Amino acid sequence: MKYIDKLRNSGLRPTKQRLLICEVLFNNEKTFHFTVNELERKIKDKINNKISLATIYNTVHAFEKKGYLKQIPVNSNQTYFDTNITDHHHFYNLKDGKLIDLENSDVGPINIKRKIDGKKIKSIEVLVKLED
Amino acid sequence: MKYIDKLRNSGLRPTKQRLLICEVLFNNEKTFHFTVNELERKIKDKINNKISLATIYNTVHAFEKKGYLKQIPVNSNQTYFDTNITDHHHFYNLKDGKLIDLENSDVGPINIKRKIDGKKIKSIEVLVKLED
DNA sequence: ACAGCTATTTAGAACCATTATAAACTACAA
DNA sequence: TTGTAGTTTATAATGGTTCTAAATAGCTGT
Repeated sequence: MKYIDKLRNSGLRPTKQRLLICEVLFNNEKTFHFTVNELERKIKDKINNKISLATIYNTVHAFEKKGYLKQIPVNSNQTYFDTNITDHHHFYNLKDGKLIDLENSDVGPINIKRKIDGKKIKSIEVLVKLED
Repeated sequence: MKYIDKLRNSGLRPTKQRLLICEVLFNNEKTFHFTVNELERKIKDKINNKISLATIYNTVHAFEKKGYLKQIPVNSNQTYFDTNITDHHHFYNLKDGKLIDLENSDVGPINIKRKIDGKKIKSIEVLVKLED
């Protein structure tokens, strides 16, 4: 199966639940943004027997740690995740809380001129807030 | 008094509580980042009689709406605010969750090439995550 | 200064996303 | 097949934030 090796190679056992979540998250034409609640709904739509909410949280966090998902830095009462793990940025529509991908090429190179001793840059994320 | 007019001009009544919170937030050499919990502690340190947590939340949100504070887009279980309301960005130290200001001049101009119909850009915020 | 009105404060309850718990289950190596 | 460590699960607990409704305080007109 498509995702069994991916999981095994990450040291994650390919359980039924994880494989199903992989299907929902990664077997799509396009990447997308989601909250855990939205993901839970998607999973319920896909199957009849449900996956425990705790498992969904565990899996999402495991996948994030392995780099298969990214958290999006936005102030919201819920945490937003992104299946697009390439370097990119986001529009954030303040009116409805929706996120839109901004390709790196739409932003141009960002040059951080200041350095912090003993630290290295892990990521640079731009959030562009939109209003009417 | 220093902050009475500021509040009145914003349509906010200059109550004892709001004036005290102004002192704590705005009467400093340097701007700073804070969570509501940290602000509550600062207020307690400053006076003996306490301000209700609900009032602190109300006030922080009122100040944010008026543009006297900014929320910082970071994924954390608490909301971070900034008394520095100029255009600027942040380093985010993943190890300890601390934020460091990045002046606009340290980042250089950011040119968002893509437009969204009917929307205008309210702010552009860059978060630079740091690791060891 | 006072009355009356509305904004504000307050303690505590409610809310709700997330995390912890601990028992049942399962993948997998030996 | 069997032991064991990893995983799932329902449910409880946690904790930041918001809500509620009653008490209080600022403000305007008289």
